[in-house]
Amino acid sequence: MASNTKSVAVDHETRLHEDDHHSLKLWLRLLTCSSLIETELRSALRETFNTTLPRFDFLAQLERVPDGLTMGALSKRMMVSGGNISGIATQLVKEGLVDRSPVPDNRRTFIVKLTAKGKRTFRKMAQEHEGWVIGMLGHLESDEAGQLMTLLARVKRGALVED
Amino acid sequence: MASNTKSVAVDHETRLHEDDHHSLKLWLRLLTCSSLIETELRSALRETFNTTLPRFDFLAQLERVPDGLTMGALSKRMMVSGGNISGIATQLVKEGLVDRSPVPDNRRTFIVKLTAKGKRTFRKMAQEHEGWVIGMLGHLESDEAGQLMTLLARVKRGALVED
DNA sequence: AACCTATATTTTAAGCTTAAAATGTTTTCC
DNA sequence: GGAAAACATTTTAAGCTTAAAATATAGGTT
Repeated sequence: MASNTKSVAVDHETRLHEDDHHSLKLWLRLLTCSSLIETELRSALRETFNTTLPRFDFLAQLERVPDGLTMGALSKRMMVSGGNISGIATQLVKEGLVDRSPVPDNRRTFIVKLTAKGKRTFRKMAQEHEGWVIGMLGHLESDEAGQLMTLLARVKRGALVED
Repeated sequence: MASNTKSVAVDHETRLHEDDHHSLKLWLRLLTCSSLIETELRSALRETFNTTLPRFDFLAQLERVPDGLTMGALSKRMMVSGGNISGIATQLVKEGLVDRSPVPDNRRTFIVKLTAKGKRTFRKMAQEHEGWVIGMLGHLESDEAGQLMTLLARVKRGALVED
């Protein structure tokens, strides 16, 4: 008799013991949700636009800031290392989606902004992207979504102060 | 006048427009929470035990299954690719924390399980790990944590069916 | 000016992750 | 029994990610 023949949910939470702390359960469920959505978005972006999540995120951060952002600001917003931003920027510049130029008053800093092509490209991707997200989260009732936003805001604050 | 001099929360959500859909906001907040916790755990594991999150997760999945798991089952539970599991297993076997052995009745499959050393090592790490998680999520009231678990269960179901 | 410290970014090395191809095994079906 | 399909795992190549080192610039102190 083979195991795992039924379509049971199989994920991070399977590692829990009966008496594990609630915080641990919460974290693993959070991780499962996040992983599910992230994996789906990643594969949809690749199949539909032949791009990656970090590249999409990079463009998304830039899209609403017409004057552009410094590498450092982007690094903070995207919550990834500076070296990472450097590499992605180099790619996107090569693809003509992003412009990286020095600023006159500080020769250390660079400002990246979307090119016209970058704006066009991103807008197409963003529309599909939002559809995918709604497909996964849109089933929540409005009040459920509101509660979840509030609770996650508390999680966010709590996780931030512990650093 | 420099920007970002105040300690404002800077994260994924900064990319939102005023009129973006609630689902998008929800997804970005979920991602922010998950990233914050993951980054903290990753760095704590590295500093304290010189190990990584995937290696810890691998051991955690095995710890509660004394008979071990096949590579494929582990891949599903950890929600990562089979090739990934292969690589991590190879490392952990080399470090003596995990045993990977063939099963008699099916020469394709391998079963991995913790060695005695693996069990000892994991238990030490798990205790610290739980402390870190509680440090980030333990500030939630019991009823808040319960609501969050329920809502995330709905998210999980909704994200699963859309595949 | 010389020195020290802080800042901004890039480079490097190592490890993680994935999709796809490769390998070997088992099952299905004719 | 034999061909074809499905399965379990490993390998490979490419890209992502990080921490730490390197590079270069700026600001502050004496």
